[in-house]
Amino acid sequence: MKTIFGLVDCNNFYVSCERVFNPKLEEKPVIVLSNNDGCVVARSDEVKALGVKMGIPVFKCKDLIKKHRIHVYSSNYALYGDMSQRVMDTLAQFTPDLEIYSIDEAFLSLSGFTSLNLTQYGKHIKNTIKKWTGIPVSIGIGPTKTLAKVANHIAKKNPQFEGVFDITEHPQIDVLLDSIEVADVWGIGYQYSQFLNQNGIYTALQLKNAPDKWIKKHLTVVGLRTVDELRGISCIPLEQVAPPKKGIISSLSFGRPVETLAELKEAVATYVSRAAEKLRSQKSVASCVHVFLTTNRFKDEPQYSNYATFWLPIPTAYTPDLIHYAHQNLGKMFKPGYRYKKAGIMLTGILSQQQVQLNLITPSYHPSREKILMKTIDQINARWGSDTVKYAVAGIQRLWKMRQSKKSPRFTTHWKEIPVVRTSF
DNA sequence: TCTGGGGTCCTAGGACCC
DNA sequence: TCTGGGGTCCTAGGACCC
Repeated sequence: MKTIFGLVDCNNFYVSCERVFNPKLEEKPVIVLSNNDGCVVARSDEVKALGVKMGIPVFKCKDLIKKHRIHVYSSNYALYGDMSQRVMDTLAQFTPDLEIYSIDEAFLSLSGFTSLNLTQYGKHIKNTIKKWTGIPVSIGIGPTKTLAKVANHIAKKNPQFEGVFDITEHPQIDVLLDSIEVADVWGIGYQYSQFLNQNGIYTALQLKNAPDKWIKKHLTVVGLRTVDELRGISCIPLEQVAPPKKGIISSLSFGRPVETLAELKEAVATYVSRAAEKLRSQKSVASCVHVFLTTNRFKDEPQYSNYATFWLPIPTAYTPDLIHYAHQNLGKMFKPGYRYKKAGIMLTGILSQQQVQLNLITPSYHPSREKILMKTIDQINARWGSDTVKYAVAGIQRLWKMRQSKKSPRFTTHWKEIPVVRTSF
């Protein structure tokens, strides 16, 4: 059976989420900012047309924001996560063969639907998602994931396709590939595109026709896979079940410079709690804790950054132990006299709880009283909202917390913030 | 004043072993 | 004057993705 992939990609996802609950934003320029209100991470089409680039710091486009009255929002992950879930649930109605690739993208297998007109079917999917969730999507269809990505790109750039493009229906795929810049190919980032340009390769077609040996030498086997996928040879399969994470990172920039060890300890304890929660949700334990901290590299002031790694005596998912070791590491690295901008932790050496070898001398996390305690806390926090139960060492005031000055309400996940349609009759 | 956060995979090189 | 070679494991760094 011929494999056919569909790639469903939400248009300007974060902006679209804001628009669902605030229709006045339709056809207006809108941007959504990263954590700490730092960079532009989502732009409406109107903003893209103004030339605001993805990822630029917001202070660099202050004038444009003012001049064009761009609506600015802080990231509202509670809202985006919930809207993403709704989109994915809708998609799951159409096929069981679904890979949730990111918060706003999913690959699906259309191999079983080849008797249908796939473009028509894609439009049906697209319209249903719009109707059920309010989110506009584009759909690309192709014989490999990379070509489905290309098709999606074409669907987005050319309004005449109404958001759905099936590359296999095009008689001359090479003509299409010749119109795609090599930097727009999935898997070709900034460094590789610079390198390829220097070597006379500017389009997806030229990349497709590059010699295998040369590609493998300079872009590794990963690059070669991309090239084969452009040729129509499917090398990247659909991954329906997300593999457990091999590393869990939790880090955030501070809302203001932090100078005391006490505050850094609060932040680190907060990050560890979050990471450990994720760790437990995939039924894993970690063997290794890394802690890092750094000053603001953009500032002209004394710089210091460092990290430390600690192997745990036994792999665990018990937050108090993880916090203890993280704090020990932090204490070793901390140097007074610096203005710290960011700290974070990473859990690695991740094993499944079952898989951990039972050690006859030291007690293991699974099963244990600690595990039951963690489970109870996780359940309370899942039901009543995160941080309902938290660790005192994680701080109460949390003055270092990030800024989010322009956040929209959590319309769909918090009772107090649900939109009110009518207050009286 | 203000520059995100969380992941994956691959390769090269060093340590160590037989 | 001679100073092997191959395999494995680990880590750091660099590329990519959203």
